[in-house]
Amino acid sequence: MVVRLADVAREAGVSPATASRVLNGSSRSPAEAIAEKVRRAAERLGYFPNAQAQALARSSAGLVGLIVHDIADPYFSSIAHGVQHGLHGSGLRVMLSSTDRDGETEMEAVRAFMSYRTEGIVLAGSRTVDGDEPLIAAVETYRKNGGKVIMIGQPLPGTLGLSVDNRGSATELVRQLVELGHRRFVILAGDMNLVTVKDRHAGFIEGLDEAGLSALAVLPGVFTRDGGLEVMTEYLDASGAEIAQGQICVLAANDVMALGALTAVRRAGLRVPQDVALAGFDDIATLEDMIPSITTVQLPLDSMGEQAALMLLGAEDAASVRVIDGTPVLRESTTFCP
Amino acid sequence: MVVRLADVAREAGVSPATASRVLNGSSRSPAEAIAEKVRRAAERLGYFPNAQAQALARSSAGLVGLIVHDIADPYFSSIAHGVQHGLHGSGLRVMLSSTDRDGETEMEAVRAFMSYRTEGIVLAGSRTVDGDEPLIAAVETYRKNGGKVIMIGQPLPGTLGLSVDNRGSATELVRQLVELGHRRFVILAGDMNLVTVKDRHAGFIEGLDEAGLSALAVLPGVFTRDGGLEVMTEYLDASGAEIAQGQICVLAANDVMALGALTAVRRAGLRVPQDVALAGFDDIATLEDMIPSITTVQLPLDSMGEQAALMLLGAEDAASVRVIDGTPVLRESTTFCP
DNA sequence: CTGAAAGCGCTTACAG
DNA sequence: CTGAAAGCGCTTACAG
Repeated sequence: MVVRLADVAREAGVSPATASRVLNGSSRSPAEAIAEKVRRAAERLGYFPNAQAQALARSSAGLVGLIVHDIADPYFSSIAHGVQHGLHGSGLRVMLSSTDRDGETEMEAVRAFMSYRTEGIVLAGSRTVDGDEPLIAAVETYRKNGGKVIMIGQPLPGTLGLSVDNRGSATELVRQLVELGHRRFVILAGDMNLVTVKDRHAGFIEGLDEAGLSALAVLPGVFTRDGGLEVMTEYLDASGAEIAQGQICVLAANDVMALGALTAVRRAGLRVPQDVALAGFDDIATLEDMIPSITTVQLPLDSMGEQAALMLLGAEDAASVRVIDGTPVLRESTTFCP
Repeated sequence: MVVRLADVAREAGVSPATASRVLNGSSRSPAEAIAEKVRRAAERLGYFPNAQAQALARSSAGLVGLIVHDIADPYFSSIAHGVQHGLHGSGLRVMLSSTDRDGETEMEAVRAFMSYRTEGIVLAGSRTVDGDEPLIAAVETYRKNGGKVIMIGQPLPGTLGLSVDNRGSATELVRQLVELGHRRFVILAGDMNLVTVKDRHAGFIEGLDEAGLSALAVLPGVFTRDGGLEVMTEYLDASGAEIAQGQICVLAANDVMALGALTAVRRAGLRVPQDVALAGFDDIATLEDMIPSITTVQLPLDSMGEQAALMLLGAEDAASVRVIDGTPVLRESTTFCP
């Protein structure tokens, strides 16, 4: 049914070896006349090389794996875009796994990427404070079998990757907010089992400490838009007195939570920033069209994806970790209203 | 280096055939005692099947291809999420290609997916009014070689897919806006070379016709957030007189353009909806947290991705096209202010 | 139930 | 420069 290299070779009157050499960039290329015959035959027959057979013969599949928590989350989709961009022209194809933050699915993805003999894996998304052992073990096995692992967020010791300075950036954000005049902070923390959340939280606390302040409340919850909405709604319901005393400033662990919180504040009939100031984290693309504009810590998401791709392509097999600093960007949502 | 099935077989003292049968679900399973020996050996050695070799032997790769215009665009990332969800548990892996709307990149993706012998391709994103021939030819070739093609948007005749009723939904949106009292419409069209844009535009016009109206202006541009920002900014600069005469209603060809336009309006010092009412199309996730909330035509993006995946998994090889209707959702951004 | 052998479609030393 | 042959790591009729 489907045409094979052997068919092309026969049609062109050459051996499969020769056909292979002209069709797939070999250093030793046959005479131009022959080559042309082969190309024509391939064209005429509609030949497409079987990548699986090539992978097996070359023992290299031309594939890289990309694991993200949730491809619909703008944080991850921006990174994914950057990865694609960085890989463009390399001849490598990406296999995607969006795990919905399910550990078992994540493991399956690593196993599959191992089976498909991907050249490397880009693993985006926070590690958890505990319970990552199985994943880490799988990743270790993968590396021992010759695969490259690029982690975005918290690279494992000895791995390549991008280490986001969540803690330092969070501290810096708080410093700037304090300088603006804010004193009454509420931390919308998200899932404290995520290392990213833990680090950002620690950074917030450190910033508060420096100013001799402590948080009015620390609200754990789910690390999503709906999580932000829900937790903020509950807080507002329970803390009318607190709010009545004057403007508070909510520090959300990421932008999507901040957006959920924004809606919660609004539904409660309160104003941002006059009643509730609000800051997020990540600077996802949609933030720029929000009214009011939302304060956040900017992370170069697209570029991070691209850097990860380039590390994968690069020759550096030594463990090398690049630190990514976040940049606080103060916008309307945290205007201080005494 | 890496352990093969033959190694496991030797370690377990059985033949490769037997090892294959116990490790990879065959109908005829060996005796439990033997099976257990094999499993143990595999475990001990850290065996991972070589998916490439399996694909070659089975002539089935367990892969599906997903082509989107821009994975960072929430429209496509939602669809991608749905596809992943729909495929979960099927054992199929997805290869992703985000093409940045480049025809050549799109072609490369189809060719690659052909080479990798993917079982099917989900192709999301609008076809263009002209110049799609090469892509269509490639897709045809793919189908002739036994691949399934699921198109989201405008399925090719004879293909499986989801046909979005862009035109009808657009007309319905205009009807409802007219009923609200709007009469002065501006169409923010986007790239008129995209079939989706053309259809939505035709639907808008039809709705206006029905009411005996015609658009104040039809503004072509780029089908992105920045496109919306730019085109709207230019229009506002040039049309102060128009605006001064009373509220206009901007119909954007999609949500990201509407968001860009929103920011343009705001930068011009005008109010939404009092000066400029605004409607988008798609109902991307971030819309729900906008202030004011944005009127749009809701499309079940995640579900569309999932349905596409299920069509791919399904047995239907007959061409079957499901029509997806959009639902106008009127929100604050189009409140009529006489 | 188990194994020997052929085959999946390529690539690539090795000869010529 | 070109080809015959072995090999990549599995699966699966076909025998036994």
